[in-house]
Amino acid sequence: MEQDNRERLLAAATKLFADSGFDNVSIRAIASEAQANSALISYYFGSKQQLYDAVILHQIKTLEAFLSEDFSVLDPREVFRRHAAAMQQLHHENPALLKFICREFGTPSEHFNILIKKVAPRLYAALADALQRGIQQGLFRPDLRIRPAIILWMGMVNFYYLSQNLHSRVIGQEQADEHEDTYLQQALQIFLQGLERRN
Amino acid sequence: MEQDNRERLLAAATKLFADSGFDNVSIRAIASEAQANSALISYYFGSKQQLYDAVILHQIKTLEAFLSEDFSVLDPREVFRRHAAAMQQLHHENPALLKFICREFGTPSEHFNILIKKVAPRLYAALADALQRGIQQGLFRPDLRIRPAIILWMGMVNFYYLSQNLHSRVIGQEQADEHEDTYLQQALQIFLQGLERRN
DNA sequence: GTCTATATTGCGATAGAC
DNA sequence: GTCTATCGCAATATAGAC
Repeated sequence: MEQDNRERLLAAATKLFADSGFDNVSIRAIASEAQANSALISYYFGSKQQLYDAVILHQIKTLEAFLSEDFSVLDPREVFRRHAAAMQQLHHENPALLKFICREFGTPSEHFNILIKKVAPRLYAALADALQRGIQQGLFRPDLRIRPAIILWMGMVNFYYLSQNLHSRVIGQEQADEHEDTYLQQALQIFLQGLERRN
Repeated sequence: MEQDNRERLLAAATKLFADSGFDNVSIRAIASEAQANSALISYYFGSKQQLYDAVILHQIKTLEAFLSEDFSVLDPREVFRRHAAAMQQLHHENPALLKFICREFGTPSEHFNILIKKVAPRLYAALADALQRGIQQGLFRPDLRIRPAIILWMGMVNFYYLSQNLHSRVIGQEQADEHEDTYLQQALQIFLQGLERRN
């Protein structure tokens, strides 16, 4: 085969690891999915574990690209609107990402730690800055606790995607009119109205 | 050993499965943790898989106990306050539960499906009823979409626990003043104020 | 770079003594 | 009910031909 065996192995591993986790995927299954030989995994990546690491590192880059924006000049409410839109685009373009994050919640790998330490503090700082400016400008309630508010917001934005597999099982068939847009739009409405300073 | 080898195996399995998932735990490790012989797992439960099923079924009972309450007579806002309090107590008494739920988000097992189908629709119905009554009573905004609002609320309540392992890694050291109570109290404030009908 | 064939390891399950 | 010993299997990793 051609040289892009490496890329096809990485893509196949991303798909299979996302769906079934590290342990439920054999290197033979990955090679089969990539239509390559399983020995090439050792050849290109060293081991199955190092292949997984390569997958995680590739996800980091995708996530980082969404955090290069400078939020500090925007209206505080606009920061959350932009963040919601960015998350929507991110999940849409990269459906595997949240499956990895979700799985790593339970059993964090060393390389997931790298992801967390590189990416999350920047996002946290941007959102904390927006909240603080909003309080100073009299937009948000002055008794707001920054850290809980950010975790809350992350929960609102991410839980929808995190639990997507469950919706139909829990609630029954999808309803055509209640989709991603409705969800995120209402998340913004409720969160921003909930933050507002009262009279 | 005594007859309670069975119980000790179940407890050990719960702990180890919660921490590391099904595949990363060997029956030998479980037996070692329980200070029992690994052959007793087959004897009492039939197989490793059936032991896992027994663990999941045991978690269901804990969850079901929190849903026997009749919410239909309460003030709609009070329903969410009670639900938040119940979740807090549930997670506190049973820290392993969310680890299972989180892991099953990614790769749902057959027995997790049973849990979902038994428990979740009741909770969903109770919350949907509260929202609908709140709209009828003029408390909540009339344009509220029920299903997105419930997913939103579940995200606010659960994400804190779901992501607890990550907080210190993401944000730095714990701050003593920002704890569970602060978080849930603010979740309720923001959510309920966000639902309110304007003017 | 790619393949086949195999060395090695660790697991789940069970047979059978006590 | 509990133990030891072991069978059979599947998976990773690698040696070596091409």
